[in-house]
Amino acid sequence: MQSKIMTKQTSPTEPPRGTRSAYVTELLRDMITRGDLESGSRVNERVLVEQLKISRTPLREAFKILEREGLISIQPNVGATVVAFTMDDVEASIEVLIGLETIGAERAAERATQAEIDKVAELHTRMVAAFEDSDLMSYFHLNQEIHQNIIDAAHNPALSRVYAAECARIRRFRFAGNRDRSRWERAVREHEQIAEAFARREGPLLRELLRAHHIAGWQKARHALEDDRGAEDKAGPPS
Amino acid sequence: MQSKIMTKQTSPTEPPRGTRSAYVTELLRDMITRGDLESGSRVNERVLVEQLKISRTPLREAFKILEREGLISIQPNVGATVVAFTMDDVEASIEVLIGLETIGAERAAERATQAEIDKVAELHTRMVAAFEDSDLMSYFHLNQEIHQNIIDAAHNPALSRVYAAECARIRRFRFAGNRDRSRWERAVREHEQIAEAFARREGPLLRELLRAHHIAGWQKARHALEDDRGAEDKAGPPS
DNA sequence: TTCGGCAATGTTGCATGCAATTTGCGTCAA
DNA sequence: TTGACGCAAATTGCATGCAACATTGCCGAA
Repeated sequence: MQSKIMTKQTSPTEPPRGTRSAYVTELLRDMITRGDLESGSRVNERVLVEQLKISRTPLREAFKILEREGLISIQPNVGATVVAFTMDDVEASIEVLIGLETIGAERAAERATQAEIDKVAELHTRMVAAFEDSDLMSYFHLNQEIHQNIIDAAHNPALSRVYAAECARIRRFRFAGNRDRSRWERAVREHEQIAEAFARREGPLLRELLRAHHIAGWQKARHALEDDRGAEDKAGPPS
Repeated sequence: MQSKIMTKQTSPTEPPRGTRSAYVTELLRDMITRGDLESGSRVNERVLVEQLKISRTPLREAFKILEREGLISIQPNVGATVVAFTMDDVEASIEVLIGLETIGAERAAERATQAEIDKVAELHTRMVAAFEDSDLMSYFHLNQEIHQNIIDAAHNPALSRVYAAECARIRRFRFAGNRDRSRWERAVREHEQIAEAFARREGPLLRELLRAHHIAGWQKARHALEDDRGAEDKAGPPS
């Protein structure tokens, strides 16, 4: 348990920069995304206070934030639990993300600055490099960054905000998409087209490419996750 | 100031049902929506603690929640301010709402149960009654409820959640839309069509009606708000 | 007069203690 | 054996005190 947290820390002696509250919020978010805190499991204040070496006040503030983000659920006088997503919940979120990108893509094609287009092109180049290095972690982050950058190019702060929040909610379920090489290769090709359509400001095309990309990606991820879940059920008894 | 809060309370002796934290969150949200806390103004903890008769802990938790909702902004070690929206910010939010309803409308037309359709029809009837009574407040709430109910009929929890959150953010700017009677009448007619399209499950039509409805409503509201803002600037010196 | 530094005041961030509520367990009766 | 009841332990909700930080106003030097 302790070791899992230690692996997260960038330096052995953790420097809680900023407020404790913001620090612990981010830490918990990562712990949930990484699976250190399991879906559906209770989150005990005392345990976390001891692990993270902070007092209950900032921790409880973090709980409230994460509850609003949809990552945990708080029952008054009972406690917090990590929200357990069904596959349908994730699919619902992806449907929302697709909808948001649908608005975003057309606006971005209209309103993006050249600098923003160049930025996405650069991220894409780096992402391809990560792919060729088989660096899944870097690939994943660059992938997310590309999508967010396209959305941001729509110059709609509300859109950027909502999109980022919804991405964060389901981040933990999106690693599974590119586990087999063939899907991964296809995803890279799709991104190639996406980057080109964005560079050419072809809004409707960009929109449809993004939609297709998400649907294909999710289909793979869903199957992978369902296999995982099946394997888990066989491996350990349900608690 | 005190009096404004008193008008909000449903009973003279406030019964903070549930946790203090949830109670004060809702109270602050209402205070912001109603304009009791002005856009851009600092929000002092001590003042609110004395007004609301609660301690700083639940108040600060409420701040964190409202910050995540996008209603206030917290600068560490400085304090909280009510987020000041520009007209462009509101327009950006509405663009997002339109996008969300675009997804929602088609899904709702496919997936709605008869009970959900009946519910919207009933709300619509009540809304028309409120219109005929010139009960702007009831009208406004029923209006919101209709839109949310249509979205909910899409049976997509993520969508319902995001939509509700985004509505709450800009609620305070949407009163202004139906102030002149002609626009109000037109809005009711538009809602008539919307309710019919929903009842007939005509997804694409519903989608376009909703889009047109929002755009027309916002155009009016924007002008009304700009007039207000102009009047304010003349009335009082900018602080 | 204006600008920089400094003290005084006010405000926020956090830790901790206490009260209220829930949960777990043991006992007893049916 | 099962179910209900009641007490104890654990856990959460909240209030409050203290420390850290920011802001304001004042004073002196240029």
